[in-house]
Amino acid sequence: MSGRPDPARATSADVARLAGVSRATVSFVLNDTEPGRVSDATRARVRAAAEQLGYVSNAAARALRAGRSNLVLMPATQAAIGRLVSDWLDDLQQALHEYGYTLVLHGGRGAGPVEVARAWAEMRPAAVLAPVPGLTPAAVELLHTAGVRAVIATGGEPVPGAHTLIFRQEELGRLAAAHLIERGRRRLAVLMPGERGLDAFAAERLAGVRLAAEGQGVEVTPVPLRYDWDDALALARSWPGFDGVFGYNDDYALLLVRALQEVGLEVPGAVAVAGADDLLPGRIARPALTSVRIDLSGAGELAALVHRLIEEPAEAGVVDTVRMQLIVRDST
Amino acid sequence: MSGRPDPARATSADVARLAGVSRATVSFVLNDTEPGRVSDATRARVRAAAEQLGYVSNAAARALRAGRSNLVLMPATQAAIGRLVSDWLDDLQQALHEYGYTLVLHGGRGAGPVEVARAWAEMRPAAVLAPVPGLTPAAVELLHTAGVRAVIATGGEPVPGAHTLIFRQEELGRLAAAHLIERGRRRLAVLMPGERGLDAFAAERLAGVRLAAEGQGVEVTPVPLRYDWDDALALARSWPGFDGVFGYNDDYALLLVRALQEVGLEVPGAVAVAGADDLLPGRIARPALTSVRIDLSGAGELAALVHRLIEEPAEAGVVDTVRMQLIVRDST
DNA sequence: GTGAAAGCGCTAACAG
DNA sequence: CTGTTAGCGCTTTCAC
Repeated sequence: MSGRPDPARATSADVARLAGVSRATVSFVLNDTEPGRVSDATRARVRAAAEQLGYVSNAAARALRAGRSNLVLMPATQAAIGRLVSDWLDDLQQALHEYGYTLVLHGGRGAGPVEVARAWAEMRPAAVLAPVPGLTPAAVELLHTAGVRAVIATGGEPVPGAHTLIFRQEELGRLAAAHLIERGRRRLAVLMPGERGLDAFAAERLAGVRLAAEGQGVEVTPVPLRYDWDDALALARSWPGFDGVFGYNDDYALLLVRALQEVGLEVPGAVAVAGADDLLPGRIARPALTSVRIDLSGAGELAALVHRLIEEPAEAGVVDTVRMQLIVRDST
Repeated sequence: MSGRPDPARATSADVARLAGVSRATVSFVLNDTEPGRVSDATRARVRAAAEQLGYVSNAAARALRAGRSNLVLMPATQAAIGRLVSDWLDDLQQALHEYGYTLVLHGGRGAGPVEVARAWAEMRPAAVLAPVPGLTPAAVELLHTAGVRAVIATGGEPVPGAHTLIFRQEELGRLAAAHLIERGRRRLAVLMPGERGLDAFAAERLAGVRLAAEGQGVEVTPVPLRYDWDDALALARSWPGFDGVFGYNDDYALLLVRALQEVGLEVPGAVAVAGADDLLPGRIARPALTSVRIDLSGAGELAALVHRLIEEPAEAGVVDTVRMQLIVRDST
């Protein structure tokens, strides 16, 4: 029982017919291209006709004609990372909008990086912005071949063929671990979240901890932890005597802190715990959580970079904007 | 406009040429339509040619041809709401993918609902899924006129012209407030977050609290609170003697609890506080936070509904899947 | 100041 | 079993 008949979706040809002009004129008027070309009277007629018909332009047709869409794609998993990131995304979206682009979070969950990249490439986005683990050289190659102008990776190491926004996940681990070691901790645990999409970041942060520990006579152990109270409690109950913890981020760190407290292990007395992201819950926790602050400002600059790369594709380059800073509080 | 020659993006015509077949055959092979129509040998040749050229189909062309895209659009602001929602989105994305749809979080920040709806309509999505405040009747009308098959609203009241997924924000407030009142609280505060995108929800939740308070001799006061420690502290310092609080959600509730504790106001002794969402931080807080649990299960069912509505548009209907449940803990 | 017309890449009748 | 072909709606050159 198809409820409503497909209403005749108005096309620019319909608008042209109603306004008594050609489709070309409609295009000129509605896009404000070639300013003084169409007379004011005609413009008004066209506008009125479009209004009357409820005309909405067809992005697919425009994209087909232009050879690319005005979409800027990011993986949606990014959004799930936390408040820090989602607030920043909002700024980025705003900034891109001012250049005429539409930020789209694409939930491309596929078998592997290349499958995901293919799904993205099909949309012929103007730009793709993604963390390194997803942008393998093959994926970058595929995107370029499909005509994506700007491929921007965020990660620790420059990605061949792509512009890279350096964001050293390792640095998070390194800063926190160096601090823990300086505080005299010698048996470090690194929480490894089991949650989707986080494993790649966790591995890099762990590498940073290892870097800081190197040659210091410090033992580093990755410890899996799901974001789940029972899991945390089980871990705390069979605590293997680590005296320092880097908690992946504030969420996981706080979870562990509470579990340790629950089983009578003092923080920071028995165990010092540091997180990352410097979010509000950590700041107001007791003890207040030592954390690594990530300065994700510069959404405007990033939007400008994206625009520049789209306009004139350049050789792969490297931009370094993300600043990090250790914030020492009571948990270490 | 383009400064450099675009790399030769392979089209289906290129694949056809290389494989020595027609474009139609390429289409049949790569889409697996009409099985048994093309010989195995030809299929293999086509596949090899596509592979060799790095062929990626063009979604815009397909959408233009099909009259609609395979996109399911949601406002991206939804993603920023919290872990509860973003986890659920991940499930939804997965479920939709199995039907061949692509979930896209669209950061359409525009002047008003109609402008945003227009931006969505341009993409000719198969379906749009959005909370009621954004889907005014005019916006729904616009989407339908543009040919969007399934328009699904989530909110407390059925939206004319759209399928509505009933999600009574008020119920959150009502459940929490009824509980507070039962506990003997008579001067209730309702936290009203100032953050972007949350005000509409906050207003509905407040309405729910008012509903519960009606005729009970209970005073209800909306209290603005930004998600910010200083703001919370200032509020706590000049606490106007409320004895019960509904905190919008767990995040804001926890923030206030900490601020109240900081200024020596006992929770729940002096002030009882309830939140919503039943997230982990509230469960492990001290005192553990009373909350309203929202059961957002059914991503699979929703995906099925979306698919059904796209396949055969039906009269606007109402679906009621979201269950809510008060979880009483120590903070009240 | 305005219109005609050529495609962009794809799918699906229809012909062979 | 495979090919030919007609558009989907839009922009933009070129001609009037």
